[in-house]
Amino acid sequence: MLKESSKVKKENISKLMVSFSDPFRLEIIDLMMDGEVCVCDIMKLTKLSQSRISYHIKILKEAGLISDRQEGRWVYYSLNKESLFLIKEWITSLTDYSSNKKRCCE
Amino acid sequence: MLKESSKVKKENISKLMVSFSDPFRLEIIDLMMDGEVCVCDIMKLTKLSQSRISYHIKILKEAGLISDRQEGRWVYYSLNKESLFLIKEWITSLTDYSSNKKRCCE
DNA sequence: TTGATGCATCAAAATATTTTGATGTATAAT
DNA sequence: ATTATACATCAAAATATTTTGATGCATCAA
Repeated sequence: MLKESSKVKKENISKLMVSFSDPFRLEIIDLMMDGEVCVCDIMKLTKLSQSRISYHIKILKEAGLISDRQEGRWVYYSLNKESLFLIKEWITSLTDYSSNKKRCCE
Repeated sequence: MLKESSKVKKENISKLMVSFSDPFRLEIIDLMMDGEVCVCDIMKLTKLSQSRISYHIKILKEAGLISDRQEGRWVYYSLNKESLFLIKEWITSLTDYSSNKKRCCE
């Protein structure tokens, strides 16, 4: 039960980490620090092509890192704070380890 | 000056994120939660081949996520807490944005 | 000094991700 | 109705990452 839920969490983390692993996605994420942006904003600010941006947006969305909101012809994207907290929690759990040195291979 | 140092930081973050982006590396990282491990430990615990593990270890090391310590024939690897804090800081900076909605494309 | 162990490194093959350019769909303006 | 805008999606090509199996290099034990 507990193990099951932690497995789900791990897969979430994995997808989130992959979504962070491209420099252009990091750029896009950075743009979202100040609030919502649409694809056309990103185009102007990064000089990436439209389909290329859509591709990266899709990865971010499927990882659960960003949310979208349509308004007429525009789609506004913004960071999903819950996901960011999830990652922070996971990283915190890594730093919490007890640094007791173990003997190797026994 | 400030901009320069934040650029360096961004590249660090980028490499760290890439190092997190593989499921087998996440597994290896997880094993290091409880302290130091050597390649032979990882081999036993994950059933990955030796060279495969060495490859992933190299990525983690070059990203600055792990440190190594040789002792005789064994090399012990452990998580680098500083890097973990760096990531946490960066993610925190993302969640700190003011969610004021902007008009698009103007 | 010979042989075994623990790990790194390498080149080739396998696989995955990213980019590009074209096309599609919905909304909105004329 | 027609046209333009904002964005998504697709297949093919380009590129990057990962895996494999072989080989190399220390360290250690016999």
